This record gives sequence, C-alpha cells and structure tokens, in this order.
Amino acid sequence: MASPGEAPTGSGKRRPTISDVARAAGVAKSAVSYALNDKPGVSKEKRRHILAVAERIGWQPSSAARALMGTRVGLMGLVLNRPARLLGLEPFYMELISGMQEVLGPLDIALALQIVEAGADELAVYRSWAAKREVDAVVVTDISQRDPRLALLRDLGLPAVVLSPPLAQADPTGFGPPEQASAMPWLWTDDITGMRMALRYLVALGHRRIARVAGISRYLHTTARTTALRQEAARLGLPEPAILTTDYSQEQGADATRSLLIGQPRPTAIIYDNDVMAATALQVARELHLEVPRQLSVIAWDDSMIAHLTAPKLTSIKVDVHAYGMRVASALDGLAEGSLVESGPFGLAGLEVRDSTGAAPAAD
Amino acid sequence: MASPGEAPTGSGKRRPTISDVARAAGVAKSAVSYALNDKPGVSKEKRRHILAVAERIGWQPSSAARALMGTRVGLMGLVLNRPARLLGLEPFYMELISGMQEVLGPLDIALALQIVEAGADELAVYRSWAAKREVDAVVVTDISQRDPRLALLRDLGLPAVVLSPPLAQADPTGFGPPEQASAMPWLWTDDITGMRMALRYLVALGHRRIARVAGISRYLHTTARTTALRQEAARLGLPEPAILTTDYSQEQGADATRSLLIGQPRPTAIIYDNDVMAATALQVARELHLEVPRQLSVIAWDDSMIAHLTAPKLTSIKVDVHAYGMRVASALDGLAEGSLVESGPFGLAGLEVRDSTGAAPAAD
DNA sequence: TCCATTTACTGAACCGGTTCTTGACATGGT
DNA sequence: ACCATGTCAAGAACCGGTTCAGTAAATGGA
Repeated sequence: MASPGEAPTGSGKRRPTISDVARAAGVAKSAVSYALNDKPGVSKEKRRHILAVAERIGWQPSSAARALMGTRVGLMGLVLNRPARLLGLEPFYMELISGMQEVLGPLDIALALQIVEAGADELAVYRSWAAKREVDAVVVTDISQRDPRLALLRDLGLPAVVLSPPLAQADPTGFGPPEQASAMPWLWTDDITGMRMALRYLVALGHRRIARVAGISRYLHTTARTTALRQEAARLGLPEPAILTTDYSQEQGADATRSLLIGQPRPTAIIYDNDVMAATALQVARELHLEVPRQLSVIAWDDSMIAHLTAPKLTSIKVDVHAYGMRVASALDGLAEGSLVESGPFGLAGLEVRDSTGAAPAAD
Repeated sequence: MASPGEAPTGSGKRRPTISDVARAAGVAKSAVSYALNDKPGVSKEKRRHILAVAERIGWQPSSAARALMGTRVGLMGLVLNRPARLLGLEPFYMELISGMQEVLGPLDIALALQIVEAGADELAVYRSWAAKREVDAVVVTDISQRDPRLALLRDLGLPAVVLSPPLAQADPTGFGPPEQASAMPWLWTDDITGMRMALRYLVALGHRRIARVAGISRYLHTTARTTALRQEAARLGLPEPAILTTDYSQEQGADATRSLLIGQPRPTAIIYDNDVMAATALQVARELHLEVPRQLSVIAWDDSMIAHLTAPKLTSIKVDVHAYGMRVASALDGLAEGSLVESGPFGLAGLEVRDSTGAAPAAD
C-alpha cells in the first residue's frame, strides 16, 4: 500500500522527498535536483534512471521549498476593487477568470483572488504579496490617471499585467505603456474600433442624436471610449453627443437613462458601457412608454449572456473576454518566467446586432 | 530566465529576516521566533522589545518558510467544475466568493480559484494541492451521490467544507454529514423551506398544476429540492408535479419550458432552479403568446440581480449567498486552525415577490 | 543553606529543495 | 608520458523560519 521500506510514520504516508529519491536511486540529492530540473551536471543515463525512480516512488515537488529558494510559486494574483454587489452581476470578471484558467490550469498555476472594498486595502494586499513572495505576478484593472498602484508595483518589483488602454496624450507620471517589452506590459481591448462600428451602424440607420451612458469616468478605458465617441461623431458630422457617467450600477444607469429621455432634444439612440445598464434602460423606456427599437435604439457593451435575456434582445459591442483572459494569462506566465512582455491591443471588436436597434424615428 | 535586473531590483532592500531581527535586538533567532509566535520561552520584556524591533525594521513573515514547517499557508482552494460559459452568467459563485472574501480578506487569506473542464481534472488538482501543501483547506460544491471527491479528500487528509445538503436516506458510502463536528463539515442552504414557501404561495394564488425546471439531477441539492417539492405537493393535495431536468443553461431551460407549455395539461406555474432559466422562460412564454403573470406564473431561484433585469421582474426564492459565503469562510478558517466544524443548514430562505407571479387563470 | 525544579535563553538541527565548491576520472593535444 | 581541459558526481552550505536539546540563572521548598 505505502511505498516499500519506509519507516511507518503513524498513518504511514509521508510523502517522498528528493532525499528519498536520491537514496532509492543511489545518488546524491544534488544529482536528483539537476536531473529533475533538466540542468547540466548529470549524465543522460543517470538522468533517465533518476527520473524513473522519482516517478516510481511518486515524488512531487514541494512548492514551499521551491518558493524558499526564490523560484516560481505557481500562483498569480488578481485583486478586484469593485463593490461585491456589482461583481456578482457583471459577467466580465468571471469570463476573464475562466479564460485565464484555460491557460493557467494546464500549467498548474492557480489564481489568487482577493476582493477589497477600498483602494488602500488593495495597496496593502500588493505589499503583503510582494513581501511574502506569495504570487509570481499580478493583474491590475481599472486604471486611472496617476494610478498609485502602478508606482507601488514598480517599487515593489512585483511583475504586473495592466489591463487598460494607454493614455493617448503624453503621460506625466511616466507609467504609460512602454514602447518595448517590459515587466509591466499593458493589454487592452480594442474599444475604439467597437465604438466606431456602433456609431457608424447607428448613423447608417438614420440616427443623429446619439448619447452615451458611461462607466466610472476616472478609468482610462472610459476616457478612451469617450474620446473615440467624440472623434467619430465629429468625423461623421453629428452634433456633440451627450455623455453621462455612472458607477455601472443599475440604479445610476436608470437615472442617467431617465434624464436623457426626458431631456430636450431627446436622443434616438443610447450606447451603454455595459450590459447591465442597457438592460435596465429597456425597463426605463417601457416606464416612459417609449418603444424599443421603434422610438429608441439601445446598444450594450460586453455582449455577455445578459444581452440574450432581455426583451428585446440587446444589440451589443462584442468583446471576446474569454480569449482576452487567455492572452492575459500568457502574459503573466511570461512575466513569471522572467521574460519581458509586449504591450498592445487585443483582438478585434465586433458588433452583435439583435433587436434593440432599428431605424431612427421618422419624425427625426 | 535570469531577470535582467537582479541588482537594480534590489536597490539595496533585501527584506529583513528573523536573523536580522535577532541581530538588531541582540538575541538568538529562536527567541525571536518564540516572541513572534506568542510562545513561552521568552520573558515579557524581551518579548516586547523583540516585537518592537521587528516592527521597526519592517519584518514580515515568509509564507514559504512557514509552509516548509507545515504550518498554515494562508490560501484556501475552490475548484469549479461547471463549464466556463455557465459560470460567466451565474452570479452565484461571484457572490459566494465575495462573501468568503469578506471574512478571509481581513485574515490575510487568499482564495485559490481553479476552473476545470472535467471531473478527473478536479481530482488531479486536489491531489496536487495536497501533495504540495499549497492550500490549507478546500470548498467542494455540487456533490452527487457517491461523489469520488469526498473519498479522495478524506484519503488525502485535505480539510474540506462540503457545500451540499445531506442525503436524507442512510448513505451507503459513509460520507454523509457526520452528526458531530468534523474535519469535513457539510453546509447547506435551506432549500426545503424555500421550496415550501414558493409552493404555498402559488397555492394561495389558486394554482394547482405546478411544474419545476430543475438543474443537474445527480447533484444532491437538486434531489433535495425535488423531494421537498414532491412532499409538499402531496401534503397540499396537488397533482404530481412535472419535473424536467436541465444543465442550468438558457438553451435547456428554454427547451424544458417549451415542452411544459405545449403539453397537456399545461401548468399554470413553473418553478426554476436558477434565475437564468426563469429569465429565458419569459421569452419562451412571449414566443408562445402566453402572458406572464396572467396566464403563467414564474418563480426563479437565487434572486440575483438578473431577477431585476427582466420584464416582468421575477419573483424569486431568495438566498443570502453573500452571508453564506461568509459562513463558509469561517468554517474554512476553523478547519485550517485544526479545529473541527459543525455541519448544519444555513440561514433562512425567503420569497421575494415581484411581478412574474399572479392569480391562477380563471379557466383553471 | 542546599538541592530540586522551573524559567529564560542559546546553539544547532531540521524542513525540502537549489546551487556552489570540490574532487575524481576520462579525454586529448603535444 | 605529462599536463590542460572538461564532464560527472558528491558534499556542504544555504534559503527563513520552527523546534529540540542543553545550559545557566532564578526560584522555591524544607
């Protein structure tokens, strides 16, 4: 049952160490270490023999001992700073995580997830992780201008993947995405293209008064979308679009929608920064006796399954979050390996047309 | 592999070890260890002095070194075996995790999340975690009869919290929840009460032909709900309720709903095992020109925010998943501490009445 | 006052790996 | 035949803690 010839340690199963392997193979500990790590210093035959013995007696590495030597830990960190209430609803993070796991799982790397309520807590988590060498690298999201987390991570020397579009303008803090590969690469989804497609589609349907309900305005990705909207609207000769900011919640989404719909002139189409607010918008429209899409067109962002659950189903700007997560995971693994990783945009945005968009009202 | 900046990364700041503390305080390493761990062997004054010095020079424990000695690691494991596609949509897990974090965060414990595609992979993850002592304890969900994971975890000696109602009947495998506190406690939500409340509410509204669209039938919590429904229906003198099983997805939820609604006799109310399928059901009803709630009442389960996004809004059996997660986290911490934890049901179910339920059609 | 017991503290071993140093041996060039 | 070179392997130190054995001092009891 247990391995042969081992001292009976209580219920028996002390797990084998490299010393056990060395003894069983008749070599020194160091030889075993070299063999297992594919390093020079051992002849081919001995290497093969040692590996066979290790396999036979069921040796597995101790991550604790490895971490003690400063090598990889097999854990990536992700801190989420949004309120738990919102996280429960937004499928984005779950899909991102599942994409990451598709890459990390086979590599035998786990994801350490920490949800915090305040920005200061997040900084504390990074400090602790860095001090204890508990993770190999981290993911940082929802970047704002002069984000203190980036400075901290740089000081701590903790490798990080930054999920955010770069600032278009020169970045005074010096933390903008570097041109070359770095230990803190920036990865972002192509929101500019997504916004352009949505806008052109609406214009093709005859819309001209187009509004936007945005997320938290200090985040760079919100800024990027706003800039894209303004520029494209100007290019298409549209009036300046109204833009309201929210915290991504249903409540603020509903408020923003109401104030847009009772204002003058009323927009004929609204683009939302996530699915949740767009879904809520359908309810507000109903409450105001506006028919979607006959009198109002609604476009959502993310294209999670929520877009399928509403009536009418939501036209959405689509992002392949799962694939994005896979890309992020590869970047993390690269960083943990000590390599530098290229910054850059990810994938292609698409527009998933469903039932919440239609021709602009004739009166317009 | 060698990161280019070994020297620049340091910039002099090697983080302090207990040897540094010992030197600075003028005592032996062992004295420092005793002082920091609140163990006997040091006088009060020296203890205070050592703690002060440690604080001053900024000492932090190395989890690697601690783990090497077999003490706690500060990491709890959660393996999710549902397809990523479904996880993205179901808010349940995100809310559970955020509840867990509310307890674990302040204790400086992270959550290792692993998403797998197959049951065998899940077993492999447990094996690896146990072998490498990578986590202190794990959470196991979606328990089926004779679940192989429970036997494995017991054999590995990995403490686990089991999220499932117990089998009512005697459990031939011997893995049913123990009477006393144990190293593998079972925690479950009070689904029986929830089901009873929903049923009585519908009966009070005049419904008699009540159907159910269930989740995956091999899970014990599905069985528990089914049993509760059957028993309560019998007690209330209702005809045997139709029960269809699904994989929780929109597709199968829609199929099940269709087959119920085109069957004879058609049910006047349907209870769903999650929000997602109930939301989809509203679309199917619309497609069949059935008005909700005039001709069909719909009850969802979980009461996530999806219930608010639909039109009409969904009446739901409510579970405080966040609080449940907190309870689970406490149990995990107890197990990691080496204590035994009591099994038992959690909290009270409630019925959140909204717009998807109404009086049974008069024709009935 | 003297011996027994407790207490405070130190030094060293240990956990399970990695890596540096050293030495034995084989090989090759001249 | 001789020394320079290279390969393979063993031994020991080390990572940052915990813990055990041992010693010196303090305390207590009679």
